[in-house]
Amino acid sequence: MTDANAFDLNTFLPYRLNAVAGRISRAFAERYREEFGISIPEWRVLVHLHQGGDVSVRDIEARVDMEKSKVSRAASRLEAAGYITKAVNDSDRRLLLLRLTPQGEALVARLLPVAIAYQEEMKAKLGPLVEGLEAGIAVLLDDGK
Amino acid sequence: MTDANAFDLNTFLPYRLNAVAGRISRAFAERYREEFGISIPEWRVLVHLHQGGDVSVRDIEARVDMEKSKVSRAASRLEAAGYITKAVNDSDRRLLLLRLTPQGEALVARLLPVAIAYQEEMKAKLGPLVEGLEAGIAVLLDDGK
DNA sequence: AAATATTTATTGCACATGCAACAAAGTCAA
DNA sequence: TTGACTTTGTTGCATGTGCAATAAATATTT
Repeated sequence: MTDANAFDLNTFLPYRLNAVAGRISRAFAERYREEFGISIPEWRVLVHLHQGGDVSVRDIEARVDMEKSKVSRAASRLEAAGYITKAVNDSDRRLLLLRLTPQGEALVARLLPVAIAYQEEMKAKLGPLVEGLEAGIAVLLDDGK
Repeated sequence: MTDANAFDLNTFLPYRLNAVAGRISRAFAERYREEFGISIPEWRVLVHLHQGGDVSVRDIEARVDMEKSKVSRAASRLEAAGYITKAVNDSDRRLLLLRLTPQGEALVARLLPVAIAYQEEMKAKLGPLVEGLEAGIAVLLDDGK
């Protein structure tokens, strides 16, 4: 009956998951802000454009775990900064056609190595535990379904 | 040389970690908002008060991974709602003495089973993978140090 | 003791966010 | 074709957030 009294936030899985993710994200965001002046939403859009070619806001919303308004605003900032262009998709004029400019491509080329290095740091810290962590994440993200 | 081109956000560990944590947190927050009308910062303060007895803002900041302004505002909302009281600590009048009211205690008594059930759902979904996930999280949180 | 430095909690400010409302474009049905 | 419905992207609004500045209390130094 003291079960409830014994509850400890520091062993509570949702809390711990949130705490790690927050720290990793903050560190990552800080590095990106300092070195490149961009935010995480902006970085996600850039990377998605880089891998996917021409893409609409809707595509990014679906694949990158962001609300459409967040995507829209990130895209506007990137356009203002000269990293992407927005054009109308002529086959469906509701859709935007987001595209990297040469400066955008150049930026991504500089961003990616930093991201990969950051991931490597994480993996190095984890050592053989990476696999377990990734397996757990995969289940929670329902990757299979 | 196509390494950089092959970069895929969906296999990027920091991104995946952030995505899971976000989904878990959103679901958790929604449940708490609907059932009890409180936010995650508020829930953290409540739980910490429940486990720790009388506590200051600073204590919570240190142990619960929240900025002091966030703690302060959560505490003010909880006070307005009648779940906690703020008093001055007489041995050091800079410190607040946060304490659960009877209503606060009653609320926590209702909150905790829901939290524990939620965690159990997660663990059930994970099955034997829980251990790997928890081990990975522990390393990234530097629990040892 | 007096002056200076530090600690604690709150608040003002700028900014990001989610949600709902909206306009424009497209689809579908009759 | 017309009218109702859906989809897409943007924006207004209310709210939450981090950071810096602040006031009050305490600690430290001389």
